[in-house]
Amino acid sequence: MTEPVCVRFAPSPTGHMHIGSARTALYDYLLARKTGGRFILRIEDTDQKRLIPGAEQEIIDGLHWLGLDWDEGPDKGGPHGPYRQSLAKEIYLEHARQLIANDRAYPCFCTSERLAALRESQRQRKENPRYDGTCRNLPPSEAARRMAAGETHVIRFKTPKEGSTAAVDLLRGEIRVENGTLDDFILVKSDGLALYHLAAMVDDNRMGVTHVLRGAEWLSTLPLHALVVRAFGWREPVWCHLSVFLKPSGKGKMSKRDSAQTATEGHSIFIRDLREEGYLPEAIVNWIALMGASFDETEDVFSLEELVRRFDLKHLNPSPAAISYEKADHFNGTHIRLLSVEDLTALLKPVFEKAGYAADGERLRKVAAAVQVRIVTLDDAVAMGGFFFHDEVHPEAHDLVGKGLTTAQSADALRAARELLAAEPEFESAKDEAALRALAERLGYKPGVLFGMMRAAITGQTVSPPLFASMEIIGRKTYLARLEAAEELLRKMVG
RNA sequence: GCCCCCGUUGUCUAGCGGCCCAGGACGUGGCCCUCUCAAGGCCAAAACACGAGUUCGAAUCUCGUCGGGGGCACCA
Repeated sequence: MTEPVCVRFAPSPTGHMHIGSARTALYDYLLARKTGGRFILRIEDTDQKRLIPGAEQEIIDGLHWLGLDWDEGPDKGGPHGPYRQSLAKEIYLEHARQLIANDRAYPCFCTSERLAALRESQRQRKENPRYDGTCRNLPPSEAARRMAAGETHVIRFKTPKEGSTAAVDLLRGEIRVENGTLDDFILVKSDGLALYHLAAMVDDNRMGVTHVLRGAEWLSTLPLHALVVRAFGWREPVWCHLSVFLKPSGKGKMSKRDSAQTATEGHSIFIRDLREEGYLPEAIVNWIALMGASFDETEDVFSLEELVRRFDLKHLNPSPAAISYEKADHFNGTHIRLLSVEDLTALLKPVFEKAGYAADGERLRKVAAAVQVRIVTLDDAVAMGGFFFHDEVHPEAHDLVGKGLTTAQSADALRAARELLAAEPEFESAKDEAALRALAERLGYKPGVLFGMMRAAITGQTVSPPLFASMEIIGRKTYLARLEAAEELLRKMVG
């Protein structure tokens, strides 16, 4: 059995929570629960300019919706606070000072204008944009004097110029880079707030994080982070970089802009949209868990509990994965079918209400059962079963005309069916289906042709739950009325 | 441009030197079931990027090539 780990999910509240970060959080959760370890939620809000109001709450809501919970976080406290980086400014500053004292970092007084100009000229000379080291070798006394004088400055890491740095990624093995290609990256901004490179390392250490799960876009900065951790003399966490999610086309990383486009095309990468569209949290969990991983040779439908049982970082795949909405739909349909009718009924109630239908208990239960195997999202239930709650239905005239029949013949058939049903008490499919089939035969039509006309008349749709089950649900009075209305419509057309 | 990573069917993947003329799933096509649509069942097409090695033997190891992706901010 594995040792208990400590993991953290550390999103920055700068936008909607998407499936990429949801998957990172999921894996954090699975690893923590699997090993009996700790799962921390930490908000990385050091970039005050990019903050979006409400984003933090959306993250918390999204995680809860997915069924994930954590042991420590800004909302529930814990022994390692603060869990919001904007509140830990002093802590980072102290660590930065410590690095300066040890000659592993230095204050840099260059203005961002100068740096921008520097980058520009480097680009024109086709050189790699990099800090030129102007302040790197300032005499310590001068640096201290200028800092004390309150001169605006950032703090940079003193990256070694010789040799190479290697760090181990769990999924890929050793990642090694020449130190000469590394920059003297900034640790603390001129406003005194730390950047990710410092803040995350400090927090991971003070929170006792043993395993860092993060997106593969961090892979190229891994050596930097290893250097920072080592400069402090801390033990390194296990680094595990998760594969990036690619657009469905497989061309390029899923970005905010693309997501806006896919949203207009009916699919979104944002958790709250998926929720709004009628996706089940267990389906989304199942879907994202399997993007870039596999937990069984032949099975692929798993509950959260089952995922906890099976989870192992060894099952993760390092290569980029194109997201597939077809698969999301498949999992959603599968999980809807896995629901008990009671649970589906409860889930469908607000969906019908949102569509303007007052869906009552027993009737809704029957509708849920009728609709269960033929919806992909909860919202589909409205299109499939809305007619159960309408007062009237408005079928297309041409759908009321049986295949190969004239309008008059169709009206006659509808009347015959209505009269047959009117002679009976409440509809019983076992008995009345046979009668209707006999009627079709007597009329010389295939049963399906008659049923098709009746379906259009009663449901107003060409696609619906089974006709007879629908009739039982909707009731004698209603189906007789709709049959009659349909017949009238056809008579009017005949003239 | 520089640095890093990845490379099994259209897509997500299993595979970690012989069990593989490559398994599962989505999607696609066909059949069955059937009052429509689904669901379900059965079947089919579909892949080891390429080239050199290493080895008795390679999808599995090495190198190169070619593809793809990521990163190069006082963002995370």
